[in-house]
Amino acid sequence: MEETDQAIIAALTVDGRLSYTDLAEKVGLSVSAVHQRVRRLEQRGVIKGYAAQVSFEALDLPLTAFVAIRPFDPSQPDDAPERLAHLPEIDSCYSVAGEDFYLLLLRVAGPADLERVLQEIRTSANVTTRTTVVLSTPYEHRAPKVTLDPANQHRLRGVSAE
Amino acid sequence: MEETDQAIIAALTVDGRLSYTDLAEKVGLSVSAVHQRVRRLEQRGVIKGYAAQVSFEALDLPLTAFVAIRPFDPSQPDDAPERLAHLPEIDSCYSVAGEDFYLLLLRVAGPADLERVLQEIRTSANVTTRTTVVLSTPYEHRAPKVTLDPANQHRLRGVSAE
DNA sequence: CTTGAAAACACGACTCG
DNA sequence: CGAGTCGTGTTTTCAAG
Repeated sequence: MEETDQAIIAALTVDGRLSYTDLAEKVGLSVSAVHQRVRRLEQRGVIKGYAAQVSFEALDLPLTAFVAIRPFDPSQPDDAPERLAHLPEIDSCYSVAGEDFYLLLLRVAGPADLERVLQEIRTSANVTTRTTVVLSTPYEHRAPKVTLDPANQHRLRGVSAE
Repeated sequence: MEETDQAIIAALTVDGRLSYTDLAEKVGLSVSAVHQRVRRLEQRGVIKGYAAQVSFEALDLPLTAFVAIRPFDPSQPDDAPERLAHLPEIDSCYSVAGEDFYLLLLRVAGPADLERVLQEIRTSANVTTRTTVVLSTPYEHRAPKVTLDPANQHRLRGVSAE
């Protein structure tokens, strides 16, 4: 039961375009049964969606950088994420514990583009920045260890998504 | 031309399971024309693949953390990424400029799990760790600004993927 | 969860600018 | 050479058991 859902999720994280036919064969179930389970996983929010994985190099965004930010004036309201959301170069924004307030992940075209985006970040959110340039990426976005334990089912009770 | 490919990529990064019929309608082209373009984008490596986006909370991995590592003994060969690859809790590994050697992105079940993984990282790669816990994630993995400029086409010449 | 059947889709061959 | 049409095999999707 649980094990089948795990197998489905594991397969779809590797290849999100698998047909239900192939998926059924992979997990040893009928096509409709698999279809039902996938729909339930989607509705419960376990599967949030499907996305094409694009090469950032091909998109002319070969430079990745982490930018730690903290407010220039900590007494003012902290709405940095909203203020920065309009910058398409920001891939992710994490609120973090530690010395910094947020950690941003940037994808830019090169050093000049990085400089421009950093200036926009500083002026848009009134923050100071500390940048860490990524030299290479040994691996990224690996498939997680899939474990749908019963305890987790409780947490999802009544939570609807989609 | 270029613009159509950009529209295709933008659409597929948002919904990777779009049918060619829907995709054709979205970009204003015939079905087979879109089909051809998608296949070319896949073969050129612009589209690297498709993946289901899974909720880490639903997978019982609600805690995200960044771990900066540097070797305990910098004179020894640096093969940390390979030594750490067996840990499924490591989502990504970035080689970075700056004080640290690598930046890891972890997805774990909770503080106890984090402690265990940190110990495994230290012993597996003989490194010291500096951990930044993520408190919340305002946004993550946003769709990049898509621009397939001609200059980029040259870089892809002769590069085959898939 | 399975079966089965209808609609939609994928994907090649073919034709037209 | 890229775009559109056609036709067949596959896949999706729903209803019933």
